[in-house]
Amino acid sequence: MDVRPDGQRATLQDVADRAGVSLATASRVVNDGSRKVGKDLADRVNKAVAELGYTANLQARAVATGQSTMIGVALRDISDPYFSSIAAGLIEVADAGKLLVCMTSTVAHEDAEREYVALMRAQRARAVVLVGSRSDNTAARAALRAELDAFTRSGGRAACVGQNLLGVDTVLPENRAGAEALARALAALGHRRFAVLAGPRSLLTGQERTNGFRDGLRAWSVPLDPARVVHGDLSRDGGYQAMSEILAAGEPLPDCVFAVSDIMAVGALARLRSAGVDVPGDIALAGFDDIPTLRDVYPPLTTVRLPLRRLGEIAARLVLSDDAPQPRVVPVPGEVVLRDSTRPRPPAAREPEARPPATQPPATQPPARRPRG
Amino acid sequence: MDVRPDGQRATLQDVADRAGVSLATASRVVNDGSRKVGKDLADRVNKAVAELGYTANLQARAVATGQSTMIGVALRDISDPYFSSIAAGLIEVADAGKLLVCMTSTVAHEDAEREYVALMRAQRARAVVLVGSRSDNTAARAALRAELDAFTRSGGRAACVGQNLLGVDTVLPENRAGAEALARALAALGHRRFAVLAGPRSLLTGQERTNGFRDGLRAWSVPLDPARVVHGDLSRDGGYQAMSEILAAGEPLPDCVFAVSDIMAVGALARLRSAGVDVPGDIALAGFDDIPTLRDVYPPLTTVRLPLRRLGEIAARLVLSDDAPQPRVVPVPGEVVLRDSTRPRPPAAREPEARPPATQPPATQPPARRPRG
DNA sequence: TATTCTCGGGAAAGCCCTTTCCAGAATAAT
DNA sequence: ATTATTCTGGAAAGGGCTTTCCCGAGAATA
Repeated sequence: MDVRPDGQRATLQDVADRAGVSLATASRVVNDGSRKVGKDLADRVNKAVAELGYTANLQARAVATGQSTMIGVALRDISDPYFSSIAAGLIEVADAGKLLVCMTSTVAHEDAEREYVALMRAQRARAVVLVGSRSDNTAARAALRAELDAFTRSGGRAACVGQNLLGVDTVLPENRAGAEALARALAALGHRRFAVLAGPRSLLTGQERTNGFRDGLRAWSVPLDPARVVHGDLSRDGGYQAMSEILAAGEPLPDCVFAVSDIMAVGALARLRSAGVDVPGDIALAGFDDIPTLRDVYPPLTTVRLPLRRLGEIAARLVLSDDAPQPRVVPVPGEVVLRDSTRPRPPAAREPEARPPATQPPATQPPARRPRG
Repeated sequence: MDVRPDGQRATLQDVADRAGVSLATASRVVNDGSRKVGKDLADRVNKAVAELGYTANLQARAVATGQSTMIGVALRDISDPYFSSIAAGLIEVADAGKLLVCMTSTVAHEDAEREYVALMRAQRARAVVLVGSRSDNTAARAALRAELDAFTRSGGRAACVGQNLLGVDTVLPENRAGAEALARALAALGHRRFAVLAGPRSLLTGQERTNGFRDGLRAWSVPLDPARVVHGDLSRDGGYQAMSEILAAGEPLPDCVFAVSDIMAVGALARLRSAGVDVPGDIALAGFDDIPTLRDVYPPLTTVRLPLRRLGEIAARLVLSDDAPQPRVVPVPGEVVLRDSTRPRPPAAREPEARPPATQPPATQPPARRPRG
């Protein structure tokens, strides 16, 4: 194979020469299907291909045909299990469709997503998928929208996982509804004094989850003290730090802490443990996402399960289906999963004014289950 | 922008036409640097570029120049934090070098890696990185080597993270030495009866870690009962399952269980917990990798820390440096991290024949530290 | 037998760029 | 003033592929 004297890669012309056929014929054999080629000539071409170790140059093919097989994926942080799970779903579907997935981590700066879309436009990528919460930086968002617009206008497909703010196909995790259901479930367990570890101030996902949680409490007429909503990085250390602030605020401690992501919840758990506060004995703790890798932390974490792989799969499918040029939105509900980190609060400890919601009976809550004992 | 009547993407010829210059001049302006162009003409070209929203077709450029900016990465399972951490390191370095990272998950079948390398060859990728343990399927390995050979022979660079068996640049996590050091440390803590959750039978990383562990024990003249080495999938469920087998084998339980990966260890921990076996009270448990996401499991897991991000960074740098065409090997040591999951075994419980190694004093062990209190 | 169809093959135009080569102008050196 | 040296710009030849268009030969139809 690859017997060209100059050590260079064999070209289709080499194949054609060696087989004694024209370039056109060689091409037709290699892309078999486009048009028929006589058996004997085809055999000669295949022989030449094998002998030269020829592989078609996909870049050149893409230039010639004007269509690419690349799909670009930008996510905030590939090492975060939330994103890597979504990426896994995306890759699976894309691989099945014989597409090439290009990936970047946009941790760096706000503009990274826009730059990546521009790069994908230059690469003539078939599609681009943006994964992760939007921020409330509207200027950056406008720039991103413009870039996505240019991308789609030149024939590319675009989708995002997160908020529906970019004018493209969107997979929409129901952060607000999930957090609301969680709040109701926690209130139903008897918890009354809550704190929220809310993620970065500018990130919409954190805002949605916080607001949804507040709404859920409101249904039970349980207030959420704004002073007990502390912001922090959406990471283990962010959760640790935010929990520290709650502890530093002094007595009385909340009954229950809601961290807007499991990762933060784990950081909070570590902080509580180091302070000698027992979970769930002294304080209940809940997260969001149901990160698979964290299903075995102790105590098992109450959370809102999102089908992360599916988010990626859906996004990939949206972007690969060639129908429906107009932006579609696919909401994906979360499911409250009650585990041991939020045991029912013993009635003795409850405050007198606790009462179930009047307007909306608890029966409207999404089903809550306790998997894995 | 993009004002071409047919809605198609603007081409460099369009730019040249609109600016009233030749294609060559337009090209020179766009790739500024190759050759000087008069100020006025350059301005006209830039104006046309802006008006048309022109973006160079990178595929065509790659065909013309014969060099690509793509680097392919194949890893077993992107949703596994071990791999996603490595991927993060890779992406960071590649992004800094303005390279496009294409990624795939090769969970599916043994041949997936080979196919991906072939695909990268077809794409004329600049480099390819294979991340993950080799298996002992030598036939598949030979095929993979042949494909890598074809890839490098046609000018691509290749590297792998794992075993040095592919004849390409290799980042070599010191599985054996790490496991050996871990075994010594555990023996020094007083443990004598060990079990190993060894991962899939065919995966070399699991084999190396198991063998290294056995060696370490041998230094303390502690035997490892082959019946207590059970194989299982390199996953949470695999660890759970394997631990079940150990428990099913009946009394006496081992003092200490070594799972060849943290993920398996967590599964084992869940199994022990559900059986009412206390860790570390009744049994000690250790893992390998020191997955960041699992640093906060309870009890904190003794493990061998690998600098996962760095593995990816090193691999990326190997593949991007243009010197040294011959395959290089970069060994990366692990560091034993003793945490609470393996408390010292109380002397009362120790068996009489316990004794420190005669030939190699424990002082030769790598430094063991307990971070995070 | 004459006429129309396939059918298999090649020449060549195209895809969108880069880069070499060449020509003319402007500047420098003698 | 003449030659030699830059500079600038354009024409055109690539790069490696697909695909249209055309042509001759054999098959099918009348």
